[in-house]
Amino acid sequence: MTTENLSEILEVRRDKLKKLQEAGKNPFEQTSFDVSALANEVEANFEAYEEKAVTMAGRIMSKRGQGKVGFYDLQDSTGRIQLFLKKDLLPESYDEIKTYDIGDIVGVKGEIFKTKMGQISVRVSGIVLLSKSLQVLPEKYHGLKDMDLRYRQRYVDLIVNPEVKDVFKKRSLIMRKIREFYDARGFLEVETPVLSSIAGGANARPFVTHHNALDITLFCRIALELSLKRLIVGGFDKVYEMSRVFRNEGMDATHNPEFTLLESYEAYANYEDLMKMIEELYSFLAEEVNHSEIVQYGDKEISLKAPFKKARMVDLVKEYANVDFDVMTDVEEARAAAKELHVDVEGKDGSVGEIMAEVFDEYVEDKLIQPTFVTMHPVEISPLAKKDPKDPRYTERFELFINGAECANAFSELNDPIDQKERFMSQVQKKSEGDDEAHPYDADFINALEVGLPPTGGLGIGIDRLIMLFTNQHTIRDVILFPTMKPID
RNA sequence: GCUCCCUUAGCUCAGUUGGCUAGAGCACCUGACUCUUAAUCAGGGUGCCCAGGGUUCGAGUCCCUGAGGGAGCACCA
Repeated sequence: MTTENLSEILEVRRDKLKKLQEAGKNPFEQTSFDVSALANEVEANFEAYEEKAVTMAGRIMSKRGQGKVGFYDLQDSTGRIQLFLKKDLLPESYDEIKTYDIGDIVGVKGEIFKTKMGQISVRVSGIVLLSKSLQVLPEKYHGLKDMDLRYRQRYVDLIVNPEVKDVFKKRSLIMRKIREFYDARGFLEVETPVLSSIAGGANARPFVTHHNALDITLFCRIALELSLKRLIVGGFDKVYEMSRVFRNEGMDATHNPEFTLLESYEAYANYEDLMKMIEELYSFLAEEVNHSEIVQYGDKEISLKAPFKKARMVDLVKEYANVDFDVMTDVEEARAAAKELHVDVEGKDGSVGEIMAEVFDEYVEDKLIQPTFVTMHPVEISPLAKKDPKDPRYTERFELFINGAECANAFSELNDPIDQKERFMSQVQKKSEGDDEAHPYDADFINALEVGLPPTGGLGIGIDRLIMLFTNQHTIRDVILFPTMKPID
């Protein structure tokens, strides 16, 4: 053991461990323990368990009594149960048991019963220390509040703040249900590369890394899009992937550098089919996860009842900002309109569509509380979407907004290789003008489109934000087990 | 990247206009207690006041710089 400078409270624990080890009872030598019952099952089915012998294991969370009878709370993966420890029943080990600390992991055998006060308990006839805790757990009453510590030591957070565990159980359930939804519709779940030499499919700065053997730069993916569309070209007509992507950008309550993205692609479907599918997905999740069409989010009630509201972006801008970009053909006119609205478009290169999108962000986005499909995005900000045949300024695209935040993005996929090539070129132009989030040119993707992509509808959903909505959490860090943190030192 | 706020015991927090040896509850240690449950009773503070400078007779407190975190803004979906 190193000569650490430990506070007295920690020294005490190490001394206890040392004494156990000297007595030949090293708690870290235990390799297994047979568990026959879980805390919440016993609580839910007390009559069935009453006076039955059980073995249980978990962490000591509190201690009461101590004379010749003690009450310890044991916490296992499902909940807590009280241990009833009586010297008469444990004549050999009672004095040693008294030295066990909050945080220690023990295995017990005994029978289930109710104390005089009616508390369901295990009348312990045997106990073994399975692991000694050398750290002190946070206080039982206030728990662990310090956000920094909660994220850095999530394991402690999970031990002492049980509601945190519930969020992540629900996260798991939601992801399982999403897979169930897609599987039932005949979609194939696939895995595509995280590392590639071109990070495309979205406008974002990628993380850069290096492959030693090949001596090449590789990027962590920022989207799943281009790989999945290649699979549609290859003849998988319905594919989805729900996995991690990485974007080298700022962090805040709704952005973590790595997050989970769901994308799905369906051949022979267009963006209107996708709206229907997203409505069905949200309804399905609301039912399966929360058993209600109404989601309570903070002080807002959000109805996930289909159909969702639909509106063209240009119409929403007209409604909320009182400017009709639909009739504008001149960039300067659009720029002047934006200036009037105090929307900063300086430095943005000009197109009516881009300026309208800026105004949309400023004036409309946070007003869309109830689920709203915003449709017909300008072609300039949608380099992978098919143009609306009736009005080529816009695309067959929509974003779903809930509670003022983008929850899904979908479009009829651009499958014209000539058009795609032109749009890539215009992105390359932007990149050369200093926009380091412009989409890179992907020659092989053009080749794939030349081979032939059927008419396809594709959608993306940020899973972490979806989970925030369904679990009523207000920062993305609370739905990610280990959010990105700056290292100390 | 910018602005504001936070950082004191293992945890949750007090700490006055700068003043003597740094405070509470939980946890912990010693002792009592054979049905407790925020157990109780008696005794005991166990501390790099985030770090480094500075002002001062004297700094947890005031000033500067830095670190980490939070909120907002910017950027971003």
